[in-house]
Amino acid sequence: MTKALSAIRSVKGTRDLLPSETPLWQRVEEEARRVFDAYNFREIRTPVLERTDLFARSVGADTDIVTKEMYTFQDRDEESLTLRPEATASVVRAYIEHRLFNEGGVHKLYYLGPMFRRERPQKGRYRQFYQIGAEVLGSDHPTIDAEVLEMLTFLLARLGLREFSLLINSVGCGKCRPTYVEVLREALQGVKSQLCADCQRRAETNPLRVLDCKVEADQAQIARLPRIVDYLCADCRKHFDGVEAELAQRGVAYEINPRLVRGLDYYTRTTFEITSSGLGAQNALLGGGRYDGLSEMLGGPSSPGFGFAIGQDRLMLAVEHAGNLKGENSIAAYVAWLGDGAFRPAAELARGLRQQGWRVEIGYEPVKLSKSLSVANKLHARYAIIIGEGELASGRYQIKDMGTGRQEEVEPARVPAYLKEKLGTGPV
RNA sequence: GUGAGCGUAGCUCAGCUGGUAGAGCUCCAGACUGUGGAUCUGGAUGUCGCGGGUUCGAAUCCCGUCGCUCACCCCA
Repeated sequence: MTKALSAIRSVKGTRDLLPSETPLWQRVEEEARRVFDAYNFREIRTPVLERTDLFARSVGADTDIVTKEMYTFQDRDEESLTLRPEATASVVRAYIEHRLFNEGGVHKLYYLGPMFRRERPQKGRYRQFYQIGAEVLGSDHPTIDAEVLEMLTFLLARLGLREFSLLINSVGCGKCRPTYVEVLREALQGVKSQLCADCQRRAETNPLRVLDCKVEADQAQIARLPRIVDYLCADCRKHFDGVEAELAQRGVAYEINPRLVRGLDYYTRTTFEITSSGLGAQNALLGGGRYDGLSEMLGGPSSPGFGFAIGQDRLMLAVEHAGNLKGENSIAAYVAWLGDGAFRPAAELARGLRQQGWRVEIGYEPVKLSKSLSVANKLHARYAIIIGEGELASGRYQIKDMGTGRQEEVEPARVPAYLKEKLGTGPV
């Protein structure tokens, strides 16, 4: 690594997920797919690259994401393209572009993949980060909100996570939110001088953000500010009550947090977030909400939607912290052969096992048996299959259980059946 | 974009108020020429992030620079 030419390194905020960690990522992704599938969500894959305008119009031209965090460039034909900072806009774009709404009913879609935001990296935050998300398009019924939240808590439970809290709120709609913002702005004028410098600034630029302040000294004042849930219009009120009732029916534990404000412009009514401990300052594991006006903002028909995005990088931190789920890093068998005559039969055995789906490794060079077993041990092999002159002569291979150290003799043809019996139905 | 901390072996780090590098782990080999994980013995690897300055002498002090980390902002 230390040569005259400095080695090229990965781009700031991006990282390599090495084989030591990908098994756990795969486990988490499998679990998510399984749960989404059970709730009848179908996968959608959209491009990583989109027209810049898509995000300006959906996420909001004045948001931090659009004003300073996007990876945007001019394509050769001078079109402005952007590496997606999130996927909801893309999913809705695809929904409109392919006229999925004409099929009637509700569309339940999920996705997973990398997103890009040019922020300063820190714990749980990267410039290329991964999201697992889902969207329900075509209905504004509160049951949808509740069902998705139920699904999320189920998924987290499946991942062995216990310490998390579901926070929900309603941010109203285009009718009632402006009224609230005015009320809030006025209330802030009265107490502004007692708040932190950041909040004094936010009181002018983005009053809703004050609610999200984490400065301890400000909390007392913030707690006394007007709450948006008290200013909802009749329709929004009814919707929020419906969500609450459904959550209660389903036994989903939640907490109303009137200060939960999401940063993307397209949210309406229900917003939510699940936080977890052990994630550093970025304690939001996932977030989402309703976006009933997004389709129209993107030039589609009026079509309500509800969705969420899980920060997979943060989810992985939480899963590791909980320690209840682990990735598979063992192999079923290591074929240890010794003596030139043993290689051919050993390779044949390995080929047979592999083609039946067993994860198998075999040494490529003649080495001492102790070395082979040492390698088998390092690879976390469940069994070592020993093939040498004696075994070839007797027609029975030694199969050593690497956990107990016990050995049995097994005829070559019976090895697959032996592994199946010992390791269960499926290949490792 | 702002702030703070840190950059010494593959990894985790030690190296006091300057005298030109060490430990543990890992790795390799052997003890044990057909039996791993334990133990013991031996061995390998560093432009001490980079550049400059102070000094007889710098890993150590100073300046700059790059990188990483954490936090702010904001979000997943």
